[in-house]
Amino acid sequence: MPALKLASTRRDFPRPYTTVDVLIFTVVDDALKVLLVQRPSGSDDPFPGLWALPGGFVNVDLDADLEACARRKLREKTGVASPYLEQLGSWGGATRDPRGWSATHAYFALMPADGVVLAKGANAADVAWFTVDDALLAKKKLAFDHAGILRAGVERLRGKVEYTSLPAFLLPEPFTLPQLQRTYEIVLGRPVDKSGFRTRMMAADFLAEAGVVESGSNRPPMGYRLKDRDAPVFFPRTFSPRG
Amino acid sequence: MPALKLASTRRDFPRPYTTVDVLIFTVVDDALKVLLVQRPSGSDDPFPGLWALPGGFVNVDLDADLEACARRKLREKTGVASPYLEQLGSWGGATRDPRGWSATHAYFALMPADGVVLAKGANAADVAWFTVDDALLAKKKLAFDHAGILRAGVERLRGKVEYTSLPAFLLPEPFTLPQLQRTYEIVLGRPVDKSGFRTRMMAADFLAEAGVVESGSNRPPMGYRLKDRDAPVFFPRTFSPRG
DNA sequence: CCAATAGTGTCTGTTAGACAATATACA
DNA sequence: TGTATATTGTCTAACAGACACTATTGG
Repeated sequence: MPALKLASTRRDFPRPYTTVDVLIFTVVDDALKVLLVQRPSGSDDPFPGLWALPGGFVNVDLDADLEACARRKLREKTGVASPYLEQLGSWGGATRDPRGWSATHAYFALMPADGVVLAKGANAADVAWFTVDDALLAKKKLAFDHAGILRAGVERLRGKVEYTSLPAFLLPEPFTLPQLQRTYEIVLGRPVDKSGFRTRMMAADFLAEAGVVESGSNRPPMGYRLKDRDAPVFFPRTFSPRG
Repeated sequence: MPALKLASTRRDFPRPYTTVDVLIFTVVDDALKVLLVQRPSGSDDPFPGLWALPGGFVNVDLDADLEACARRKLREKTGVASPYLEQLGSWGGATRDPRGWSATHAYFALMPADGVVLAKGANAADVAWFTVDDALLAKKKLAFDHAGILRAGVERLRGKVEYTSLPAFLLPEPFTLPQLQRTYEIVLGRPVDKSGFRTRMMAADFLAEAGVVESGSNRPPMGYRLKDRDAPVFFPRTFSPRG
């Protein structure tokens, strides 16, 4: 039965490279940012000098599974241990890496900018935050198919922000409702009604009061923490304006 | 610079197996079905005799990219060339395959049952449709982590059916609005209001009239085809009843 | 004229969005 | 009291869900 024999030996066929890449998002200076790393120049690695998503080969000895691999890379680049992390999808093919057939598993992470210590130098290449719109507008050529992956990630993020509490993961706790609203507006790229926003947030019941926050010469806002830092909440409806 | 050397040689690290699995859904006998294949018994392949999702190793020579690989496996099992196909996610880890670290890229496909010719015998193991609820209720142990993948696929399908035209891909054309409504009800597992259903479908503007269909002893319904067989339409709101 | 299914109309409670009003701080 | 921001209240048009009604076929 040759067919069976083929199936049995297929495991010895050439194996594609397996990598994991992470889209790390945050909000700084009223803009949505993504973390990119510069590929080493002058080496025999592909795309020398270009900016790329942080990531790399799965290490069969270190990584128990794909998500663990993503968290390891996250930790190595940012020092942040447990941000919000979600699988985005996978990209694989014969031509995306000049070294051969490869498949990457892409994740995206949301984190507040404050606790991040960018791991430059030493065993890490240069690392920096880029405004996503700049990174997407092809001013900057990204390595591999990372531009497409970034585009997909931003699209997924913008889409889910319409009906989830995801932006809350971009803020340090405690945060105020005006701050949260501002974050929604930054990600969505459009203003959001104040009253409706607050009603929705409170109705979703995912915020816990954390005492008023002192501010300047005006009414001090209430601070909030997430009741559950592990998962976002889904709103019953979308944010879209009349239509 | 040892770090760079490490990065450069990392490509020679042990590589995980790369596979693609496909969740093939259809509706038969008023039930949502999924296609499973029986793993060969008596061979040295893992999980002999158990039912599994159709899939297997990426063939670096045959498959230009992951989606092409999924379509190839789809064609091999069902004879259907271009059904609706969407990436579901990826699952990878050290223990899911006893042969070693492996990662699978899961897709899900929707197709009408009528044109399918199940490819039994010869180089394919036994192939059959299973009602998803039966397959999920652990009456049947699936190979690998396929039970979890199936669960995720059904969840994704049920979720998206609330706000997309996906069920239309489960029907042969031309189909009628009552048939389409029935399909929604089968996937969702609950009744849907007739009038509201029709209003939504027409408002979404994705159906083209295809002449009345003759039926038995009653008013003949209008037949419809999809304006675009490549992508579903997204409704502005969800189906959920009051609340 | 009856049975059976297809298709349309109508009514009503809910609600999202727009915007106005009030609250609370500091100077 | 004035200014700046936070927070709450109100009003209304749109609409989803429930359900009743009409349409069209065959017997």
